[in-house]
Amino acid sequence: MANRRPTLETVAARAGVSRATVSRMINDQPVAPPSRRAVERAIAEVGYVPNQAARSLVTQRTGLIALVLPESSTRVFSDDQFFPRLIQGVSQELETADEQLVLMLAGSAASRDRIERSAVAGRVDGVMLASLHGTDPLAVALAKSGIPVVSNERVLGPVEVPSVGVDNRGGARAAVQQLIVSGRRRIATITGPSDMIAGMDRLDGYLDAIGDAQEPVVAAGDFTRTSGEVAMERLLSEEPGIDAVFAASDLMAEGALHVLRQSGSRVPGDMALVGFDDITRARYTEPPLTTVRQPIDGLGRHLASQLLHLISDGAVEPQLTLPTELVVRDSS
Amino acid sequence: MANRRPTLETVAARAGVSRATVSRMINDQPVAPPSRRAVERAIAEVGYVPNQAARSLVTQRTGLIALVLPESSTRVFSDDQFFPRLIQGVSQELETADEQLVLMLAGSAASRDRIERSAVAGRVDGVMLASLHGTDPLAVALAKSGIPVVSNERVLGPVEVPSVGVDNRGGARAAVQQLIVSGRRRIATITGPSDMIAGMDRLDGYLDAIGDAQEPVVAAGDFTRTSGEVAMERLLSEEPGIDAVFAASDLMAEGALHVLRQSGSRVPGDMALVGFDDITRARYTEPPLTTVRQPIDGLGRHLASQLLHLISDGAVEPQLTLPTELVVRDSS
DNA sequence: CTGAAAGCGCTTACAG
DNA sequence: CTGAAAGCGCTTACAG
Repeated sequence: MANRRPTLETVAARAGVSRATVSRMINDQPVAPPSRRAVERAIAEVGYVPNQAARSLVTQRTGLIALVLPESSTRVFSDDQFFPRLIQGVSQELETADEQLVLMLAGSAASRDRIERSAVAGRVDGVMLASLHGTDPLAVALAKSGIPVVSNERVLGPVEVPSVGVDNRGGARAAVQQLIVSGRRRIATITGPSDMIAGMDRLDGYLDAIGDAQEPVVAAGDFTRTSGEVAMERLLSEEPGIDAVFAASDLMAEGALHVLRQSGSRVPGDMALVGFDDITRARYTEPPLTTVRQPIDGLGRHLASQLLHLISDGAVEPQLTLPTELVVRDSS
Repeated sequence: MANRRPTLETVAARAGVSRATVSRMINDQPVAPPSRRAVERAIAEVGYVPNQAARSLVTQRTGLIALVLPESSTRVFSDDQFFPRLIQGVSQELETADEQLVLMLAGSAASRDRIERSAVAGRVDGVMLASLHGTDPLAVALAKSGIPVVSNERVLGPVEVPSVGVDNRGGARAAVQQLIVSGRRRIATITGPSDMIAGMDRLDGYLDAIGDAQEPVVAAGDFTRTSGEVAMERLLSEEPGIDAVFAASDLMAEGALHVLRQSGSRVPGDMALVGFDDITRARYTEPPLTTVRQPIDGLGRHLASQLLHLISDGAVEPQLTLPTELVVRDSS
């Protein structure tokens, strides 16, 4: 067929109108019905699709949104499905806005550099940051560059970045309270990474709930299954008095459960166990795991919608917190 | 600072050279040392980053590669980590080529339409297809449009699409042969979806291995854990004579294991069990699962590199098959 | 509602 | 090695 893709010019000539008229049609601006019909027909006949680069050049919009993930993050490629679910939510929202998703993994220093350049080069209309650790220099640099940025957690550092998070603290508090109400006397926690908001807030929720009732018993983890195993082993040997554990992720709870089974502890008889996330497998463990459900796809959707608002209006909630929900199963 | 981003013009003026010279520098073409120094300095001083849209408009290259995933695919958002690992591999390869990844989920008819238009509109330089089912019209349409396309599985339909796959058949064959060698007499299989290459090939591998030694015993599954449970229940009630099961995915093997435990069957004593994938959890099941490892990140890397070749050279292997490897643990 | 024209920010023969 | 100039394919005031 045609050797090169048809342009606006092709369509205009064929329809007997100017390029401006065709352009207006494509952009849903008013066009007289007769011209409209002629143009529609010409478009269909030649199979015209507007060239995005040319459009972007004049509109300064690319129709592209970046999702930046620190590849090193334990969560990104872990078993908890955080990453795919987040993407699912984000995609759903971007779909309605006809924006497309560019995935950028910020693993190495080189890739972080590349991401920063891309963003500054106007390659994308905005950036979503997810699961950052500590005070991330990339987050700071992007925020300072003036490109619209949102984050799934409060950004630590000398910048103001709108964030959409889940109620980590409230969820953790509810989990531990349920343990207290059901009669547990000495409750330990296995924490997430101390440099992540999710890790910090879930620990704070634990501390909120136990209050002065007991001394806090804290074992450090990093959200992974292995870290849950190690922490549980430590708790068993160093804190023989505990009768309940709140693990800040389901993966860690799974690891803890494994260790408990090995050691002959009965769950929930000898030891109650609560996780956080409500991953698919939580209902399949033995016994099924009590946990705190967080709306990851909702997080993705809100993250995207906040960013889209920021891009078009410029106005947006500085901080949005989505509710979490305690799901009681058999492990507590 | 500056109100608008600096352009080539800005840099050229500041360095006292023409725009062409600056452009050549950016594109690594020869430039006399004195000019070079002046330009480098000007770039640094104004913080110049080339505008990608303008570049794309003239070069007809976007630096963007699409990864298209049918959202409905059981594998995309399943627990087997296929999706994140594939992306990891793809990203790694694209990184070296300085291309960026656009993720397109082909869930609805609308999104498929959008994907096709995007590709045709030259929004991306090429497309990777993953985990398609049956004869996918989108795959066919993309291939026909002339845009470079590769797929992670052989594409069924009236088009020629270069593919990069794993040796599903050989892996399945090896798994079943090991069962035979270890003395199992009546081996069943739980299959993947019959409209996916991975499902079809693993079944063929099973059939290869049992040959005429026994009647095939086949229970249909769709790679998910639940389908593995259902299939195992059916096998237990309808095929009491079996002493081994080859499940075409680890998730299905996990489901089967669960059912076996419930029913009091001992693994591997009463029933040997082999999976496929070697997901992280395979080594944590009770007993640890014998399985066939497939190199998912390698798949991603090769998929990307094949596409990059196709885009630049136009030449590429029509079909690449990566080896799989039997990992013997305790379940068989 | 419509068209002529300028301009978005680059790259690339072409001539020197 | 370098510059002047054309051109990539759109959108958008501007004037009518």
